[in-house]
Amino acid sequence: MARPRTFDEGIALDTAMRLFWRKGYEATSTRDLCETLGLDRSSVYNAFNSKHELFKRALTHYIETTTAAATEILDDHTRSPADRIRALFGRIIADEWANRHEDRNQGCLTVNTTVELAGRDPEIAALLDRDLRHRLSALQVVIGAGRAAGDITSRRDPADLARYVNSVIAGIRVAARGGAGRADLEAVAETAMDALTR
Amino acid sequence: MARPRTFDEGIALDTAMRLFWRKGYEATSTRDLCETLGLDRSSVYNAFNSKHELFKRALTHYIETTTAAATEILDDHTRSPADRIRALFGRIIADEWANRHEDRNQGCLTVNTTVELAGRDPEIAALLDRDLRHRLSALQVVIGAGRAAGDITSRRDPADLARYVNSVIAGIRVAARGGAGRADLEAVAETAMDALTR
DNA sequence: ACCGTTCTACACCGCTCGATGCAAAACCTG
DNA sequence: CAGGTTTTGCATCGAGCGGTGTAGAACGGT
Repeated sequence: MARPRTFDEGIALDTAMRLFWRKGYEATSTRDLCETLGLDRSSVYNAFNSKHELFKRALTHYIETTTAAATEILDDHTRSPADRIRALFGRIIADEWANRHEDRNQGCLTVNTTVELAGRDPEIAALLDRDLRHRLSALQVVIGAGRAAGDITSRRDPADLARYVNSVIAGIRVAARGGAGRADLEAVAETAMDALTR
Repeated sequence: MARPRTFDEGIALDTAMRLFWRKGYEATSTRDLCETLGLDRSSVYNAFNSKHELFKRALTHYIETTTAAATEILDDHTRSPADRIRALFGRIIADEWANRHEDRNQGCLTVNTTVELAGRDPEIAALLDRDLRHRLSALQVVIGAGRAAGDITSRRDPADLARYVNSVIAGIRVAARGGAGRADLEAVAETAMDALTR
C-alpha cells in the first residue's frame, strides 16, 4: 500500500535508548540521535514525533527490559529469597560491566533520569514513579518471603527493607557512573546484605 | 583606582550554585543565571569567564560547604563513632528538607553532577574524584575508630564499609530527588546502620 | 502499468545557546 | 576635578538547537 520503512523501529528505539543512557536527555541532540541511528531527521521525526516522545519511549523500553530481568531473578523459586536479592545485586553489577563505554560505567537510565528530569518533567516523573512502585513491591514480596523462610532475619518492616535495597542499588549505580571499580561495588552489595541477614 | 563591583561575588556564587543544584548544568542557561543573580551577562562573564568555569567554582563551593559540615559531624568526639555516622545520615536528610524547592527535594549537587557530567567532563570528574576520596577516607577513619571502640561490630574492611556508607548516602540522595518521603529516607538510614552494628 | 500512500533526503525555519564588542557610567587616586 | 581603570548595559555574533516543508523515490494494491 505504501513505501515500507528501511529501518527496524525496535532497533532504532534500542539504539536511541543507549545514547540517552550514556549522555543524558539534554546533552543528546536530535542530530546526535540521527547520526547514531544512521537515519535522516525526517525519518526519526516521522517515526517518533519529537525528541521528548522518543525519550519517553526509550525510557519505557529501558524500564520494561530492566523489569523483565529483575522479575526473572526475583521470581526464581529455585533460590532462597535472600539469594535472589544477592543475585539481583550481582546482575546489576555484571550489567554495569557489560554495558561499559570507553572505560566508564553507564549507571542506570532510571537513576540518571530521576536525577536529571524528575523534578521538572511531570510526564517523566510519572513514568519513574510507577516503575519505582513496581520495584518496591517486587522487592517487598521477596523480602516478606525471606522473613517467612527465615533467611532474612531483620525485624524491620519489609517495606522499609525494600526501600533500603532499592536505595543501595541506586547508590551502586551512582558509584559505578562515578568510576568505582567492580570489587568496590561487590563489596557494597555484600555489605548491604548484612542489614537483611543480621 | 577603578569602578567597584555592585554585587558580592560570594553571594552570586552561592546563588549560582543553588540554581545548578536544582536544574543541572545543561538545563541552566547563562540567561537563567543572570536573571536569578540579578546581574547583566557581561557582569557574570567579567567575573566568572564562562559558564563552565562558573560551574566549576559553584561545584567547588558546594563541596567545600558540604565537606565542612560533614567534618564537623564526623570529628565530633563527644559522640561515639557509630553515632557520628548516624548523625551524618540525619544531617543529610535534614538538609534535603531544608533545601526543598517547590515540594521537591534537590538531592546532592555532587551526586547530580556525577550522574550528569562525570563521564564526559574530565575536569569535573577530577573534582568529584578528589572529593570522593576525601569523603571515603574521613568515613574510613570514623569506622576504624568505631571498630576499635566496639560500637561498629561489622568485621568487614573499613574501606569497604566506607564505600558502603557513601553509596547509601548517594542512594538516599537519589531517592530524595525522586520524591521519597522523609520517613522513607530515615528508614533507609536506620536500616543501613544495621550493616555496621550487626 | 499505474495510482495512492508512505518514506526519505535536503533545505530551511525561528529561536536560544554561550560568548563578545563597545560605549557610557562609576569609582579611586592624584 | 581630571585621569585612569574597571564595571555595566545593550546590541550583536555565529553556531547549534528542536522542528518543519517539500519534492521525489519506493513500494503495495489493483
